[in-house]
Amino acid sequence: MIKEVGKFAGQEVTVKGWLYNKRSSGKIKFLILRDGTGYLQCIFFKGAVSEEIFEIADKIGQESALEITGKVRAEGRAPGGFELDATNLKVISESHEFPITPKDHGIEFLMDNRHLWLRSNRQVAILKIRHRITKAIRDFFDERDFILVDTPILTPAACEGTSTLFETEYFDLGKAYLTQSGQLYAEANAMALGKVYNFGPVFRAEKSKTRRHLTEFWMVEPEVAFADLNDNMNLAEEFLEYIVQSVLQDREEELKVLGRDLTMLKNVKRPLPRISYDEAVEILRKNGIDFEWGNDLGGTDETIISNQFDRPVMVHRYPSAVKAFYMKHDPENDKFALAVDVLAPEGYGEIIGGSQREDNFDVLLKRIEEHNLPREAFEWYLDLRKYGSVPHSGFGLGLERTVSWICGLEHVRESIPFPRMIYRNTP
RNA sequence: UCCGCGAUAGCUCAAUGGUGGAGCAUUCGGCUGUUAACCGAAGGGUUGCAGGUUCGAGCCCUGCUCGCGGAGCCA
Repeated sequence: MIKEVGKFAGQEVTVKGWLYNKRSSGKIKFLILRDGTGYLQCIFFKGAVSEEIFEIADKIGQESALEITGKVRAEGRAPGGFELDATNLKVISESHEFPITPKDHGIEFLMDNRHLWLRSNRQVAILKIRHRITKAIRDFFDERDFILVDTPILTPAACEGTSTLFETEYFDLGKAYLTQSGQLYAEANAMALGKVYNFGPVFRAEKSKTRRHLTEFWMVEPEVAFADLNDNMNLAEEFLEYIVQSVLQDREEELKVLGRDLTMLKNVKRPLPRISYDEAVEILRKNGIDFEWGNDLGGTDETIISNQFDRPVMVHRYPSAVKAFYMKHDPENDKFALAVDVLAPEGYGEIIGGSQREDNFDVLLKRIEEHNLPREAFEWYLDLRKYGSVPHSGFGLGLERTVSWICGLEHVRESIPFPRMIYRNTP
């Protein structure tokens, strides 16, 4: 692997990879090889290699698959600090006229060639950070005795009854829908296991066309029995700190490739500021926004609020009218739901949405009726309130928005290898 | 769904209503330390599609298609 090449200084090694870029100056050629772990400049001097190999090194195109043998040498001028004095070159397979050149390209072209664009150093850096975030998510919950539960992707009815879902035929049973959240099923699992999380793809058929939306994205949803809203917020802030600090520790080089300013990320330490919806409305009005009490916060509202803080901010106790049916109302004021959203700094918006769930059978049944949801579809969910109901809470974190925020991306489409968007489902 | 902007060489972009160009990529030549290398040369075009105005349309008008940015909805 190229990232380990420094351990072999002075020795002859053979490296396999793809030709990232090539420069030449008469009798000397510089071939930059990449293998996914790093980049290695390989030097071909005329005379040091055979005429035949020198000729091949001259002809091969960008992204040709190569096997290069040579001696590792520390070299300050080379990116990475080491380079290879090549003695041999084997072409595994040739590549000609690779579409993505080192020069500028437009977004349409890059998205059409997403399968090839992934090879660029920027995309490689993003994918590595995405992986580190995924690993941090799993480590965090695993270390705290949460059990990973996998919830169904095909569901018989809308989970929350709010968003538009993708629909499909399900044999003789009628319509089925792609899940928008595993939460309801996670609640059932939490009643079995205490502390659980699910982590998988979810689907939204809304015709959202913004830099923050995908139709298919990944969400992690912890659910905890015997936990109230406050416990939920404690968990959320510890979770975010863990994720961000893990990435800072292990992926600083990749963040540098992306040109990410790290100051805001370094601030992500407990405690995170907590404000109520009422306080959020006050902030908006102080900033000259004519905000009507009772509305949900829009994208620009979220940016204004998050700009008041140097780290993510938790907004809790939203008007129950704008939130989902399963959220417990505040016993001190029925107008509010015991909900919490976490807004990322720098305008990245809502990355976490959570709540304490309604645990009373009669109240939940009333909510289902008020929202005109079919009771039959929720009988099993109501059962959870019938057989040993307990206060419980959880939240969902959108992976792509988190990746975008940590990486400082302009658009979520770069945060996942093959984004699915309203006007694009290829490649 | 609504508002705004755009579509010219493989890619990124120029071109006053009057003979469509440049850089990169490709091919050929030059250069023994390049950093998106550089220098010289060559090939490369139904200007998104359909119609209209005009002596003449890449440019003006209408419709369509596709894309981009934003709003709403949401994570």
